[in-house]
Amino acid sequence: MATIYDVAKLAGVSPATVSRVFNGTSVSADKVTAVRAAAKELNFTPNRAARTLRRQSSEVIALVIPDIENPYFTEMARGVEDVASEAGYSVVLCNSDAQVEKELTYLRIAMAENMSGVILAAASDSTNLDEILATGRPVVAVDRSTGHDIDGVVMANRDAGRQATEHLLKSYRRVAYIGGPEHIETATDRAEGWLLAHRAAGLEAPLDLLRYSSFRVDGGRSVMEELLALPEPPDAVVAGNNLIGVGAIQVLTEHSLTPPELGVAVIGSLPFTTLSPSAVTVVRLPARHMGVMAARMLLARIRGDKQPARTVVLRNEVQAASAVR
Amino acid sequence: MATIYDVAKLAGVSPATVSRVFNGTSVSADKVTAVRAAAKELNFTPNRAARTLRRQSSEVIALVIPDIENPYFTEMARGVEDVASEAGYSVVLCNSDAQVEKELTYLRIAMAENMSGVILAAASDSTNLDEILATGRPVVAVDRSTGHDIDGVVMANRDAGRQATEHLLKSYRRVAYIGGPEHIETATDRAEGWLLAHRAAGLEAPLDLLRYSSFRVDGGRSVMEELLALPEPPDAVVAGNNLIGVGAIQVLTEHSLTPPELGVAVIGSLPFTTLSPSAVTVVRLPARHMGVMAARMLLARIRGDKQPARTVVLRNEVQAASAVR
DNA sequence: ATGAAAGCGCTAACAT
DNA sequence: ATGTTAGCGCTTTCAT
Repeated sequence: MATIYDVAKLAGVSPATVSRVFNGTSVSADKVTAVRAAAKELNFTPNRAARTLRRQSSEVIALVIPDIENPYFTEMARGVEDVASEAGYSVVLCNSDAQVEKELTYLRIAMAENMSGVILAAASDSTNLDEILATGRPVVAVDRSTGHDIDGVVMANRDAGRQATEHLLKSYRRVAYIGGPEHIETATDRAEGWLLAHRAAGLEAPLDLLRYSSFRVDGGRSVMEELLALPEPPDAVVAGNNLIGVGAIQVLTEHSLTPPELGVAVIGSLPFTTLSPSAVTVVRLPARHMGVMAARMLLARIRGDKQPARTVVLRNEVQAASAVR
Repeated sequence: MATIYDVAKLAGVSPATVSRVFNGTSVSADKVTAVRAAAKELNFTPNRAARTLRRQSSEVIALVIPDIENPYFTEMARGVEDVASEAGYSVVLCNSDAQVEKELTYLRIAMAENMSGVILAAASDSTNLDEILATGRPVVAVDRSTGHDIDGVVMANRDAGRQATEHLLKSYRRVAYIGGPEHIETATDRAEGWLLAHRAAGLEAPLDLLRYSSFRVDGGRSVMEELLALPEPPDAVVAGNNLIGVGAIQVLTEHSLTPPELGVAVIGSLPFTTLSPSAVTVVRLPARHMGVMAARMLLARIRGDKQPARTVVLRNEVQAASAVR
């Protein structure tokens, strides 16, 4: 691989001039063309490791998410990527697998690689960011807030839970809730919405039907099985995220209770669904938009924005089932 | 961020010794402990940019895929990641969006960052790897082969197409094929399987039902609509990949032709399906395994393996629908 | 086994 | 506007 010295020699200028050409500082027109020609001939690309070492920062941002196989997060990643690459930044996708240790490893890598910043969908409420924040690198929280005073983009989780539940309460009487892990805010907030919807309707929430599991298909499956085995099973269910929804609907199909036979509302879009849209109520979450906002906030911080930390709350869009039992 | 010099000073040794401790070369036991203690106290992590610059290679591999929102590729990514991180390598996921230019950008970044190697699911048959191969960096092809003499992991695409079609021909008479773009080998190979299955059954393949589109949900949707609008529509369809399958089934559902009313076989697993497994024939593709194999081959090359290039062909597993019309 | 010192390729003072 | 030069933090010869 050619270096800046090779290019300089071929173009008959100093290495510094070559560097200037590639960094947009003032160089006379003729030298610019000479350098560009030489660079092209040698197939020169600036060595990023050297640049990063010198500048103490690289044009790379890390996006750390808990589940790369969840379409919700990949959609978010697309939003981040579009904004970042527009601004000349690359995005490194890191999969923490919902484990705090793996997450910490990736945060350390981000530091050690001098990445410019991090967008983090935290694995847990207790994620510790002291180390990375001490380096002065900006971190933006997405989807879930952290215990730290940093920028964040979340959505109206309580509302989402409430809207989903309200729709079901119009046509059903025993509405269950299957959420993610209890140590994750999005799970508990959405559950609160379920509670509030009952209260607002003047009903007592059936607390025996409030369940926490994992934000995954198998979580939805096992809890749905449990609920159906109850002496007094629910006649409808709110799924706390897209994958739980998939698992719950799978089990219902196996029991010949395909929605709307048993009512289903899902918080999050059903990825690649083959169901009729009229059968299930879906609270669409602005995943892509969330990624876009987070990337914008992070880039602003990288450019030196010093405002106090802000949290943006995005709204959801309900797509109600028309069919009922 | 602490440097090797800070640690050296605190531990009362030279910077070289600190480096040795972190690289596993011979250092006396007492100094090792002193260095480790100092490193821990200062929260030291070796600066990767510096290490990379010096070593001319980083412990990072790039995985370039055409669609990060396709669960097939994220499953593959998990396989790659598991093997790589086991060996101390990080994986950078790059989304080429099926565009050759974006792909080239990422390949250039991989070179400029001195990454150790690349695993590539090429955006097109015509992807040019001359530049990166000239740097001596190993590249392994996955899912799709390239025109270059490099290692590869693919699956038995022709067989997959053939198996899917054979199953449908047992119960249906006019079997269509919806494939991906014609310039991608996996699409044409699977279509060939469709042809062969007809021939093997002593039938003439209905060439008016052979269609190429994109490997995406909307591709499956639009072609399925076209097929249904035909004067003599098909009574069954082979979907060339998972997303095409989703799109086709969506359209069928909307037309009240839910499988097995119209027969469906999908090459690839249906992601997050809520359908009964008995309704659709699925040719399961070994996505994760493919990622695992590719990562192993790449790591071997990175470690200096000089064998001639090999291509591994993985077999598929058919999960036949039991229900028919 | 350990230390001294050079250098990976680049950028940013500083000098001209 | 352009060249000279120091140095980012690390690894790795070469001495000892």
